[in-house]
Amino acid sequence: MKPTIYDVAEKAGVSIATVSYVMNNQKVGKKSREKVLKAMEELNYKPSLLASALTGKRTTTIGFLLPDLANPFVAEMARRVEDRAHERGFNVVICSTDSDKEKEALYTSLLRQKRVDGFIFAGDLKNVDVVKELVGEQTPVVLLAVSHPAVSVNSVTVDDFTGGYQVASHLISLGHKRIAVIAEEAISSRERIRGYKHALQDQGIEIDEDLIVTSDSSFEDGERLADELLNTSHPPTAIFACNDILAIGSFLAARKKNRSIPGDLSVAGFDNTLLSKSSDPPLTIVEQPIQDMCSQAVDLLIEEIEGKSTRKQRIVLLPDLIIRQSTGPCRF
Amino acid sequence: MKPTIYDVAEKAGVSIATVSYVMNNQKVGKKSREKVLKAMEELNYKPSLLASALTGKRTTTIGFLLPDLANPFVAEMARRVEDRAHERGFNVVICSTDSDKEKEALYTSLLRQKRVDGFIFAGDLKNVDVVKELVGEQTPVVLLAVSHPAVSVNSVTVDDFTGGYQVASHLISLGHKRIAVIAEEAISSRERIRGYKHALQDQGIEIDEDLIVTSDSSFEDGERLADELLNTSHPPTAIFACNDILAIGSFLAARKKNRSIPGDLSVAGFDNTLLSKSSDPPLTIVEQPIQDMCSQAVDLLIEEIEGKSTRKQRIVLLPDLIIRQSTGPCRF
DNA sequence: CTGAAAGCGCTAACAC
DNA sequence: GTGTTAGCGCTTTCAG
Repeated sequence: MKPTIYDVAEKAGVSIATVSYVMNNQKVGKKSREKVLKAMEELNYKPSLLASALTGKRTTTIGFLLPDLANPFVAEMARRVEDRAHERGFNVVICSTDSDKEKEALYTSLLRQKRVDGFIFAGDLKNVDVVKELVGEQTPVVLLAVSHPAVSVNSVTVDDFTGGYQVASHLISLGHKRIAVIAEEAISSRERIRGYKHALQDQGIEIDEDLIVTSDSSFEDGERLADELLNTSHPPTAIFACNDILAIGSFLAARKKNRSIPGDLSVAGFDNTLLSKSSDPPLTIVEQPIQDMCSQAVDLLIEEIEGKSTRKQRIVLLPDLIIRQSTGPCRF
Repeated sequence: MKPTIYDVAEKAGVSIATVSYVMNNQKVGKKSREKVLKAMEELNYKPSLLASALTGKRTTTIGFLLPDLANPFVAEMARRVEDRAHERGFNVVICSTDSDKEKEALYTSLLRQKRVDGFIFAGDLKNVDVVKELVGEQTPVVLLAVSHPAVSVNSVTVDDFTGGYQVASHLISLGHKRIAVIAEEAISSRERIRGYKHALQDQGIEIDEDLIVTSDSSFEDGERLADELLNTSHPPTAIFACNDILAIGSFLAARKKNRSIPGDLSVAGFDNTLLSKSSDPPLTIVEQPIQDMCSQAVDLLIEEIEGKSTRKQRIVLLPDLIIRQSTGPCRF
């Protein structure tokens, strides 16, 4: 069997309390401390974090619920969250919810039974009640890259409205008037669309609701929707895709139709993942400061876990429009 | 405070043992069972998995160590592993090691203290001793998309040798003789290179070691190495990239030099991630059956955790060469 | 069938 | 300073 605190105590000729004290850096006589350290060393003793957590200490584990780890943008967030969490001594258990209410509830419940110290919900949130319940029971929660007016929790987001506004303005400045939007079924997209509409209005361009479509955020669906848009009698000259995957989907549709980008069609995306850097031409996008967002989210959560946090806050970072080669002057 | 088993017992007018029995589906009188169930319901009781694990039950958590979650191929594996694990009632804690010996050791140690039920190591393994130690202490382990002759553990891999052989043969059949390889610093790449060499030899083509280079597996490095290869006096007419990222890096290099693909340069990759489907032209690649590999890995691990497994096994799946448009006849 | 009681490994008063 | 001891919440003999 693995050595326990009793084994160490016995070997060191002290009581288990003393062993516990040295582990937790409490006042202990120099002699005793050394004996204990030596015994731990010799036995290759590793304290059980389970037992320790049972007595009221933290589990130093946080639950991270996200829509889909296979999505590159989400995966990158996960990596950043993980990094920051590790830096601060926490582990992360990741659960992909597929933006499904039941899964959100199920995984949250399970992780609570495992006594995770807190939760981060990223990218989307279908089941607000889950978060409300968590908050009601004083469980630390932070929302990342998504926020919700109905709950009072810490959140870190990018200003989606501004992002949408920036993209639309950029496209308008290039002379585009018929600008389509391929959105995802998520809260963030709604804000981006709002920004987009606002920009059009500011420039006195009429909004055509037929140009705004919603997808399930896959290459295939992006391609299909872009194709449909291009097949209409009065097709758009530019597409604003609400994430990189949908943008690339649009690329595929354009390619099949032999439309050149940005010659025949301008395409802009959102996120700035690997996909946007590797595409041909490179994608004009709104960049989300992933690293920054994730670090802040983790820090916020840990402050709350450690009870140091004062008041709830909503951190909104400003996105950057990065103009690359997928957008160009309107030729029509 | 959260309700405990005592609260339920009291409310139901039975002993905690009885409550425990109904939770574990043991024989309990119908009357008692109903009372207990009712009390649990009313209190919204959720048993602490911590306490339960402390008494010897599983934590139903597995540790998943991988090189880098931000890599699309790795992220997809993570998603598949997570899915399968959830299906089987397990949670997954993910740790990116950056293929670093220290991190591998550190995270493993930490997770053991948290009493995870088993480990999956994916994609790479720098610190074999870590695995050896785990095995020595009867901790269930499986290697995924990587294997190591020095340890006797369950593993699920794709036949890298065959994959390399397939790519090289395909390229040779198109008339290519100078075929470069951009490898990663990982065990799997070595096998792929072996397969590549074997194919060349079988066709009587001389091996030029200068055409085989190693990268750190980023776009930038792939681009840089491809660029260097193309700048030599006797450049390759085809590149075999050991993963999709490096293949796309090669695309970028070719694009900068205005070399068309596959006209001036054929490029083939490995993995079959989103990147290979979205590139222009779509990438010829060796497909790893990710889903299958991951399910089997999780199943193997859980069998071992549940003590049902018989003997250690090494599962080797055969890869498929998928010919798309990035490879074509040699014109030189 | 069900209850009493002894742990699981560690923490934290409370005494000495 | 250091030891004793009572839990943390649950499982599991062992009686009855």
